[in-house]
Amino acid sequence: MNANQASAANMNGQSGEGTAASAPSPTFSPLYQQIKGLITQSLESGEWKPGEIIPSEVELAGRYKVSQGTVRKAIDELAAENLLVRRQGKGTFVATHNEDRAQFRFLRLLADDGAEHPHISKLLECRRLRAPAEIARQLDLKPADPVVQIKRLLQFDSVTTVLDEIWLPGAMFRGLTLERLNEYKGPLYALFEAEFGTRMIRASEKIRAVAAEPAVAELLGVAAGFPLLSVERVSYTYGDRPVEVRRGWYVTTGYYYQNDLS
Amino acid sequence: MNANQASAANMNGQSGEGTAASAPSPTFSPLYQQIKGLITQSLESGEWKPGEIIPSEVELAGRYKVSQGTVRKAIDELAAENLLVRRQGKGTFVATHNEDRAQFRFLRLLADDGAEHPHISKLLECRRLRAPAEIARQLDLKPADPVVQIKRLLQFDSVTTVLDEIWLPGAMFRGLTLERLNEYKGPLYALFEAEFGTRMIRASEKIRAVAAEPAVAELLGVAAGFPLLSVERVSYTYGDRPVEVRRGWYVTTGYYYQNDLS
DNA sequence: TAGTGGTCTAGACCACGTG
DNA sequence: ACGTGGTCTAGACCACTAT
Repeated sequence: MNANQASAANMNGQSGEGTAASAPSPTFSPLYQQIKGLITQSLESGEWKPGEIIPSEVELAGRYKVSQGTVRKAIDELAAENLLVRRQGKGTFVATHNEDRAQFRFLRLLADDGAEHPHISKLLECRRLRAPAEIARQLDLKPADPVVQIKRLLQFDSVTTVLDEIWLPGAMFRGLTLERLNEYKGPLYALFEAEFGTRMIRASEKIRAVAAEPAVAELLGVAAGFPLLSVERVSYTYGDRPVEVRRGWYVTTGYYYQNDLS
Repeated sequence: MNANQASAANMNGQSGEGTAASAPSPTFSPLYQQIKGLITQSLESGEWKPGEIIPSEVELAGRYKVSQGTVRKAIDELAAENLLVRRQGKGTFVATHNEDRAQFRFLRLLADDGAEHPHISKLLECRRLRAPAEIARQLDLKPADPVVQIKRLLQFDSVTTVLDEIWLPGAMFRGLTLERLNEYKGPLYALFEAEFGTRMIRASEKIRAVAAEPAVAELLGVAAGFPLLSVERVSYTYGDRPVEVRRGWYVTTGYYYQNDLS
């Protein structure tokens, strides 16, 4: 579907032989960046859905009227950004939150021995309300716009370890109910991606150590005042649009937050 | 210096026309990976020192007897790993811990308003002792091998915010004294790099929330039991050899640890 | 003007996965 | 055997920096 969105290419004069002309464009954008943009559009529009294969490099090169090498460089960057996944001999696929390591990418909690333990989610509530000022600001909404609030606990080895408080734009997540959440097995982000077409691309976290407030302490089964890791995350989708605010409290006895500086 | 370390290249048969022969090598390593290895060797051996310019791509291509494109791909990866820095029109340079953003790369503490504030270091002590078992294990030393231990405080806006306890291999850091540390202005890693030829390439951190122990609390000017961010870092140099263990306690009131998941 | 990194192309061959 | 991504080459031209 969608016959011809091709060839917004070759806007800067350099084609191998001599297309000549075209001013040295004061705002220079490499061809492969333009191709990258076109591919991103197709991802965002849903032309290629998560888990699906995208056209081969030669096919895309034909569609965009550029060389394979140029398409290649565009895909290289998108793969580095975790939007695409290359598989030699098979093809290039749209990334998914269902992949093995995608889980750990957004929840970097490891046991003291360094092992990555599985966890289960206990949903506490899911309700719709008007966005508090701070949440509205972070989600780039107007104050009092509708939002969905989810509360849940995560248990590692049957030990309650994480309390999450999640806010989502109400308009983008219609029909999201506690039942719906309970039915679904697997990562939240996989559900968001599959059911609401919203894919988290990147996230930014602010991490602090805080004393557990009574309400939080009780849910986590620790004493009030117990030191907790406070993780405030804002997640972004295509176009760097914020679509989730998540406030987490982690009990870091027996588990730690793993971070690699590279 | 060092005339001919060239052309460990072309071990796999693919040269454009027809060099023929050479078995489909069961252990296949791309040419550009081999070049990357050779460049890394030159960095490690000190042939090109931090801050210096390395030979141009065409020059390296000539030295290694490969095409410029192959050298280019090798350098691309090294630049992505922060070992090299490319500057269009000027050349490619060996990365340094003195660059503007290099600081934030290893100390991601921001003020509540998101601003990156400067800090000053107050050195408490620097002594040599035998490695405790745990430190020896992490530094890949034998138990009771000599190590250097440094303690220091970091103040942000005149507020004591961080206590660091640093362990280094004694053999690698001879002549490192409190005086030496006090003389030096700037990041520790810059000193290590300039004075001891040890460059930190990457680091891995384990982050927890802990209650301040009395001794730590006093140094940081908080009450005992106050929630602190515990950051246990192991830093690695070339060849993924561990060369520093750093245990930090951060007061996260007014400041937070910034982390980006991408 | 000359040199460096950055982009783009076209074509060849290799390694991997599937028929 | 075929198609896909992965590597390598050679050559052209562009953008930036210095002289």
